[in-house]
Amino acid sequence: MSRSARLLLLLQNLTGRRRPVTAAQLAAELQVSERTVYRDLSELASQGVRVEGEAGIGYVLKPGFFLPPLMLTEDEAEAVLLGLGYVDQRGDEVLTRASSGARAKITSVLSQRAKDTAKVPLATTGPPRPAFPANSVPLAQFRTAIRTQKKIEISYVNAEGRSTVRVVWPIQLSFMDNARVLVAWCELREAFRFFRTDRIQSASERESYPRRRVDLLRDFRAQNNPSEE
Amino acid sequence: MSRSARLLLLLQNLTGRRRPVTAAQLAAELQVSERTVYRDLSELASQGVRVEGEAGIGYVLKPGFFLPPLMLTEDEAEAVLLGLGYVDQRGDEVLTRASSGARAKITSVLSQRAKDTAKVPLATTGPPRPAFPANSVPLAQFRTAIRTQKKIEISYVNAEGRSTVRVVWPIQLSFMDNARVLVAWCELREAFRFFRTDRIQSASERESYPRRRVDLLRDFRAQNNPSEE
DNA sequence: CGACTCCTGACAAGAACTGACAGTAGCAAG
DNA sequence: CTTGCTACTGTCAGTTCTTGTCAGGAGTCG
Repeated sequence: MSRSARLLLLLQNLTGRRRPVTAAQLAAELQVSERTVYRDLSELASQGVRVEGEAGIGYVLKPGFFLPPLMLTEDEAEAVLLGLGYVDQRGDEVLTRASSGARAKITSVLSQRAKDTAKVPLATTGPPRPAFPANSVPLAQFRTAIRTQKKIEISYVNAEGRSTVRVVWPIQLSFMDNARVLVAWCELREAFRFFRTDRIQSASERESYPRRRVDLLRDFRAQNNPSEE
Repeated sequence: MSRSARLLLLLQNLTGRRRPVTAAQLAAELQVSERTVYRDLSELASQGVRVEGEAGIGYVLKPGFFLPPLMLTEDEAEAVLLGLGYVDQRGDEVLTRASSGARAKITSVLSQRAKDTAKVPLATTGPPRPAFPANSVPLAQFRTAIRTQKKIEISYVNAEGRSTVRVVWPIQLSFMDNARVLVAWCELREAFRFFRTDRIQSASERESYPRRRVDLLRDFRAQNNPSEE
C-alpha cells in the first residue's frame, strides 16, 4: 500500500468514528508500526486536517465530512452547483451559509478552466424567491430538538386559525418552496404530522423521545413511499 | 514537492486545458523528467482517471471535473445533498441522471459513519412535485444550441395564446419551480426574454450568434442585478 | 521519409519511508 | 501520589520507493 493511500485510509478511519482512537489501534488496522501512525498523523496535520490527540485518551477529529479525490462529469458538477443554488433560495440562514461555504470550497479547488465553466452554467435556478413568512420560534430550536431527539411541546395554529397545544417528536425539517415544515410524530394524533414553522407560536423542549430518530424516519418513509425498500 | 502533490498538480494541469499537451511540456511545468511524467500519468490512470495519450499529439483528458480532497462541515455536506434532492425534483432527465450520479459518487466514497448520517438528513426537500408540462421541442435541442452558441428560430405561444415566430440567441435554461424557461436574447424585441419551454411549439437551428455566450450572460446578469460586480 | 510523440524496460544514485528502541510528558483513576 | 495508559519526539540502520538517464519500439502527421 502506498503512503498516500494509507493517508486516505487513515483519514476515513478517523472520520468514521465518534469516540477517540488510540494510535495503537490505528497501527493495527493499517498494518504499520505506531511510529508510522504518528508520522502520518503529523503529515495530515501539516496538510490542514484538524486532528486532535490527547495523551491518555486517543485521537478525535473535528466532526465533518472528508471527501477523497473525485471525478465528476460536467453534468454532475453542474447538478451539484445548481443544487446549491436551490438551497441558497430555500434554506434558512444555517443552510445558506453552508451552501455558500460548500460552493466556495468546491470552486476554490477547481482548475482555472473549470472555474470559468462553473461561472457560466447552462442550467440555473429560477429568479430569487420572496422571503418566507417569519417564524415565532427560531429554526435553530427545532434543529437542536431533532439532533438531540427530544420531544417538544408546541402551540400550533392550523389553516383554519384554530390553536392547539401538542407534544410532538420532531424528526426532520422540510424546506419546501413556499414554507418550512417540521415533520414530527404527533402524540395527540398518534401519527406523523407536518407543521408549518410559521404557524408554530411557541415551543418548549421536553424529555427525550422513546424511539430512535433513525427508526421513526424509516417508518415515516415507509408510510409515504411503500415501494422503496 | 511530494509525489501526491505533484499528481494533483498534474491532474489540474490536464483538466485546465482543452488542447493536447505533450509530456515534455508537463515535465517542464512540474520540474521533473519526462520519464517521471509518464510514470505519474500511468499512476493516475491506475487510479481511474481517464487520460488518453496519442503518439505525435499529446495528452487529452475526458472532459469533466476533478475534485481534489476536500473537507466539508456537516452542514455543508447536508447542503450539497439537499441541493441534489432539489435538482432531482426540478431537473430534466439529463440533470436528474447527473444528480443521481453525483450522489452515488459522493456517498460511495464516504466513510460508513458519514454514509449513515447522510441517510437520515436533518433537512429535506418538499414532497415530490407534479410533473412539468410536456415540451414539444426536446430540451436537448436547447442545450445543444446553448453549448454551440447557435441562434434558433422558435414559434412561441405567449400567455394570451398568441403565436409569434422569432429568432433568439439562447444563453441559459432556467429550471424554475413550475416551469422550465429558456433565457435568450430576442432579435425581435432586441432584449433578453424568457420563454417557457412548454410554450415553444417548434425550433430550428440557425447560424452562430455573433457574440460570446459569456458576454451575453454577463450583460444579462448586469441588467437583472446591477449591484453585483 | 523525417520530425514529433507516446510508451516501456533496465539500472544506479539518491531520497523517502519504516520499524525498533529509548525517553519525556500529559491525563485519569485508584 | 502512584500506576497505567497514552501522546509525542529523536535517532539510526535497513528497506523500499522514486527519479533521471539511456536505449529502443511504435504510432501520427505533414
